[in-house]
Amino acid sequence: MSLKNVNQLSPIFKILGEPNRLRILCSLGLECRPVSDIVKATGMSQTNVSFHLRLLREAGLVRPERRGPYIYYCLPNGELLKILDQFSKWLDDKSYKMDVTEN
Amino acid sequence: MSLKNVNQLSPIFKILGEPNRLRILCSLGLECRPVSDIVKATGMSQTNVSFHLRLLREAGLVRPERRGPYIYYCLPNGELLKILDQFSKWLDDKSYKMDVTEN
DNA sequence: ATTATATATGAGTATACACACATATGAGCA
DNA sequence: TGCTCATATGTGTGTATACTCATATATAAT
Repeated sequence: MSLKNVNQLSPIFKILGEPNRLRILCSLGLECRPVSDIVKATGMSQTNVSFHLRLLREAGLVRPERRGPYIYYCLPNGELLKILDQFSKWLDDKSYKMDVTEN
Repeated sequence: MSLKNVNQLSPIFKILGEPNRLRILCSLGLECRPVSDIVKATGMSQTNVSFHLRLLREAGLVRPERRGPYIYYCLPNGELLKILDQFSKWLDDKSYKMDVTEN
């Protein structure tokens, strides 16, 4: 873990650190969905979804694709979901261990 | 990836999204180090290091351990570093692919 | 061309957050 | 006890950021 990695990773983590953005990613899963679907799925305002989609897009975490009047968004590949899942498992495991020890 | 995971993951990502915090974690690596070492290694002010250490501590990403006048900080285990490394590799791979395609 | 629908963008605002400065706590030693 | 060193905490401040409202753009249909 060098400085290069820090500069590479921290902007991505900053993006993922916003709950609504993470929810958007989760609502996509492996499918491509139009913005209106995301709005419905998350209950966020259309404006706010668009706002966060832009950041996700600029970070390369999501890819837009025009289909007629709709713009479908998708994850570039399934790897991110796998990594998130692994992270989540690590957290479960960690908190389990933390209960046993102290802090 | 459910809502539970989002609520669990996003605070952690928020913590990791701050470059200085990530640098602190990297400067620790697998070793335990006193705060003064971290200050030297990162070039940050003592106050600022303490500020970020508190957040890392409260998030369970770092564990304090008093040794005489010093307080040593360590990662709870090596897993986090592995995951960060994997994340970093994924990013390298992704940006490589993105150059080949478009966006 | 006009209208409707889908999405994006700009401006304004309130809140969160990183940081610095000053000071407090707590351990070890004279 | 008093002093020094290591670390933590409280307060203030500037800046970033999430959100809303109003409006712009782009596509499709009549």
